[in-house]
Amino acid sequence: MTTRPRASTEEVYARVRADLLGGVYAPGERLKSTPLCETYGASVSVIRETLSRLTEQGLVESEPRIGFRVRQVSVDDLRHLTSARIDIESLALRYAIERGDMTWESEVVAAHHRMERTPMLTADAPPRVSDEWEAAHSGFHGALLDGAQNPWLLGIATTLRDAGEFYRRWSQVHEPGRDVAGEHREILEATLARDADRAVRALAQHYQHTADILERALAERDVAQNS
Amino acid sequence: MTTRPRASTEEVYARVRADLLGGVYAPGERLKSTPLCETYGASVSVIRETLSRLTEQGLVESEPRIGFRVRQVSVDDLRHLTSARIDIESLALRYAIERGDMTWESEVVAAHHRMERTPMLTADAPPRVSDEWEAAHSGFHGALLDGAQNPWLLGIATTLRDAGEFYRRWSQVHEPGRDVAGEHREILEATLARDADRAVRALAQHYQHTADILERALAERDVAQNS
DNA sequence: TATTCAGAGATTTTCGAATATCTCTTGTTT
DNA sequence: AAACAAGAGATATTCGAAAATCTCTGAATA
Repeated sequence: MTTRPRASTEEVYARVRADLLGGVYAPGERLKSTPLCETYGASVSVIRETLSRLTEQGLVESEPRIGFRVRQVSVDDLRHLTSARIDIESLALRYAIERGDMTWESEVVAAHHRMERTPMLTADAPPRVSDEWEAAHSGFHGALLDGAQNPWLLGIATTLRDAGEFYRRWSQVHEPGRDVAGEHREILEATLARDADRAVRALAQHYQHTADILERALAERDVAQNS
Repeated sequence: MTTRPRASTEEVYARVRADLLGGVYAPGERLKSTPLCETYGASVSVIRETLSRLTEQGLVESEPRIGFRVRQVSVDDLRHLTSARIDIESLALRYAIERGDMTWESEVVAAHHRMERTPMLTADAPPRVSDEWEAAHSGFHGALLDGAQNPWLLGIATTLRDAGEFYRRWSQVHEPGRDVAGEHREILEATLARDADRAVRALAQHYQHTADILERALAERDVAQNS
């Protein structure tokens, strides 16, 4: 959100994407070019190109001649997304476990360690999930799949992860009783043991659990909005 | 490749994409803005936005400050693509068979019929695979998956199909002995019988068969180029 | 001879103004 | 009162020129 003069498309793209994933813009919110130009210190063509690319990724929606808006969220969409994500990440994880070398293993362990050592919640009241932890979390799941070595599969997984992160960030929910660290540890152990079935089961449960919580939050919000 | 004045981004995008899939541009070929502006009768910003979007889809590659070029092809990439495609389309086909309704069934049958009734080869010498058949073929495979009803999955499948079509179009190979129609019929029958395992097996074999042929053509071309 | 450097030309990238389109308000007609 | 039409303002879209950057050539230097 910092305002700087002169910015290349690549940079603006990265910043808008980060802001989108960081929950700066609400789902469905219109993304008008003029304000965005000022915010990111770029001209209309740069903003337009950025939004085009993000549309292709599904983070932004475009109605030609009307404008761009942040992707809408809905329970249905979340279900579809979760299903696709579990299916595809499971595939990738299986390949990774089958083919991943030692470098990959080390990266996974390192990413896990980084996540464990990053405090999940901020000191704010009410506490929010910290940006650092979100990044480390994303990094861990990315590292898990990297062993699959199929750029197509990894690209797809990244797109889906981004969309998922958007849901997660937007509904800053936190389930007190949940043992997230334990879930991650289980995935890590099964992966290192090269036990694909167990790892995939743990991964699927992890995502499904998150999705269930998000779905509940989403339903509540819908009820609140309609009243 | 038709030259018309005044074109909206959406239209230019569709035309460039079609030309890319239609084999008008060679893999690795540079896509310079000035010639493209003239070809499509649009200004540089429109072209740029189009290429950006296609880059996001993997049909075009971009090196910032250097330019855009048509996606490179390689045996390795083809293998990755084929693997991802088989895995993901299999998933989608299973969902479609599980959940598809009668409308879906009818669409599948209709698309198959359309493909069967379209002549595969042109009257040229040497005969080429006709554009109409390619479109019908793509339509059939698309119809198969549509029953899955998961927009995320379908979007991904489309992206991968586009990339595959690019390979297919570019290396206009035709295996005389191959019974493509039979392969399609097998997929269709298994699908209508709601026999997921059999349908998925047939689909995977179909794609693998195509990929093997393409790979051979690609390897030959590489040898020819390096001499 | 190999390497470096300068500069011309080609190309990409960015910009902001000009144009086209949409949206909402207000007034008119039925 | 309802439906429609006109117009003002907001906004998206397109354009082509200006600026930044890259690439290639050929001469100067070690």
